[in-house]
Amino acid sequence: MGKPATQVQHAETKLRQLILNMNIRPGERMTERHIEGMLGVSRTSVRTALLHLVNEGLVSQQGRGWIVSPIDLDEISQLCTYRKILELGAIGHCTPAIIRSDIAQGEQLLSAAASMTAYEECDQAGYDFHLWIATLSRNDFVIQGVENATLRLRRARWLADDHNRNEWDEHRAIVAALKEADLTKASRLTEDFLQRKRQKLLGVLQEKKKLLTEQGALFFPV
Amino acid sequence: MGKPATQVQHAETKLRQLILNMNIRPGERMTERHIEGMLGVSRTSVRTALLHLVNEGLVSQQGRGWIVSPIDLDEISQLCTYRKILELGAIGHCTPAIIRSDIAQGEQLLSAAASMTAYEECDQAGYDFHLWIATLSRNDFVIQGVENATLRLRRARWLADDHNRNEWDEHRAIVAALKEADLTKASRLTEDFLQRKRQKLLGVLQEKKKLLTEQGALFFPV
DNA sequence: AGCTTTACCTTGGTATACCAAAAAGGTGTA
DNA sequence: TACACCTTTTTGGTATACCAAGGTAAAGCT
Repeated sequence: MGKPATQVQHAETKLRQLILNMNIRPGERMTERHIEGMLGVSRTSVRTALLHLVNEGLVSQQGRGWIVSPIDLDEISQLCTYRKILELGAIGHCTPAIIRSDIAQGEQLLSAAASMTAYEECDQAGYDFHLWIATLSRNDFVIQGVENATLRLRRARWLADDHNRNEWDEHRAIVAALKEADLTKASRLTEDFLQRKRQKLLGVLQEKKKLLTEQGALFFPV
Repeated sequence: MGKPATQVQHAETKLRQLILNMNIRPGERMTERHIEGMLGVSRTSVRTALLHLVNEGLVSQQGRGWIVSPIDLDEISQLCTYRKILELGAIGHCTPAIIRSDIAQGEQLLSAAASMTAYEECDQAGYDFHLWIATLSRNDFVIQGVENATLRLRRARWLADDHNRNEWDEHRAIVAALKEADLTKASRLTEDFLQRKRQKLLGVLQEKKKLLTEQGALFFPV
């Protein structure tokens, strides 16, 4: 595995893990010195790692002090829209040649997902699929945007216990439409899918909101 | 004016200025210690400022060492596409209520632009207009994306000497279409406009490429 | 001279030291 | 008890010190 070339990267990946696995809860306060002691990395490195995580949206600065970014329903809603715009844009901008060269990889993702069972695996596979769609655009900024949005949504998906094994039928339909070079159909299917997924995600979280809030102060709109 | 609350911000804005004004040329190498001496800010702060500018795309790291991001025609092309996707998405997602509340500001931007003359002013006004469109989405990520794309394109626009005073006629048409709540028309106009602008930008740069490269090593694909 | 080798110096990466501001805690008074 | 005032501690922000890797130039060998 890609071990850390630098101390900053080490601290960064370690912290990202801790945050995504909810070992440090959303909204929780962190101090540079505590992390320094915990990871055995100098405060300088911890600091720049934290700054990186701020760009990724996993960490926020409230006044003086670092907090794990809280789960914000409004932000989630915006992220879903953002991702939808990017993925639809990617589909809309891809050429027959691109589809021809990428379709095999897409089908491979589909078949690989069939045998998935653990949550981690499923989530990763979903991530890969959305990234695959983004890649159709051949646009680094679109890809990075989808990547970042998916990352930011990850904790929320986990909270909502968003397994969705049946979503792969829809994925299959999207790939099929792309294979037939029917971009309109692929766009519509993707839009419907993302719309449904968004509403389900927000719905479940809204429902669990009180419970989750009591349970660990998971929500606050800053 | 908002003077720097912190040394990092000071170094960051100063460096951004120097890069955007081409006082430090694209591709030029920078050392942390040189900047430290130049700005009178400690290397620690300079360093984190540089990291910020890396996320903005104005600075890159090549191996060991910092360089001002070179002007890359392929990157420019991708940025134009990215911006197009976002702005069209913004228009596609805005509601009549949003248009009603924002249209006045849009018209104000148009009338203010009429009396512009200096390049700086025109560029800023164009920036504001695109940002206004992005704001129609009420989506922070879309807005930030357009913001970042516009920033990254700024030096290229300057190199291409992209005054385009007549582009404001097209802007006016877009606002008019929005006012009539004709989103389809507004989308089409915006797409045409951005497409034309992209081709002109790339065309001019392609034409000047040899000249610019000799003149100051402005291009290299890393 | 041409090539290799070695000493030195520059550079980014990291750790530590220092500071001021803000927060926390305690103390005295009304 | 409640509140204001002061002391102490904690915290992020910044500067400096240190290090190892990479590059450069000078010296030495053939």
